[in-house]
Amino acid sequence: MITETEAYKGPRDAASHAYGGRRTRRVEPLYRDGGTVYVYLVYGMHWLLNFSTAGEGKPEGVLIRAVMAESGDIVVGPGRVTRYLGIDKSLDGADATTSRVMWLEDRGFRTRRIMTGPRVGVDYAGPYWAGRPWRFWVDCKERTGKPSMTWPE
DNA sequence: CAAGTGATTAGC
DNA sequence: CTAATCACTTGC
Repeated sequence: MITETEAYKGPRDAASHAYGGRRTRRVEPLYRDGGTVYVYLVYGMHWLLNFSTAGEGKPEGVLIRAVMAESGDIVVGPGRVTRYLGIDKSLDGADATTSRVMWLEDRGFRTRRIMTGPRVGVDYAGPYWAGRPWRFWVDCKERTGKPSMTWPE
């Protein structure tokens, strides 16, 4: 279960790889229709998982920053998430709406509230964009008991 | 083609 | 606080 995300909101967003309409080979998946997987390498060692969220030609997306593991433990940090899920460049550009390898499911979880705060590691974007509260997470400690998750075969 | 940099993490 | 580490981008 995805427990923390960050939103990257189009060409005007100075923290986005697509800032200024930048459309290089790397960010191309972000420009594709909603549900396209965008995986890229940061700091020479971490793959980061994103999904495009807007229409064809609109570079908006969501970075997956934390997930709940099968064990119920929370895997915190985008680099740790991909390591845990075994995600790398090979998934870049995949269509999560049709792929048999990568997809999203609504498991019907409900949460009391969604916390928000500034995005991480985007100071280079300047105070305004770095200050947008576009990081979202659920406080899993509020959960009552373990989630009853069953995993697809 | 060379050089700078980063949507992070681990370790001191 | 800083090293690790390299794809991607930009500049010459």
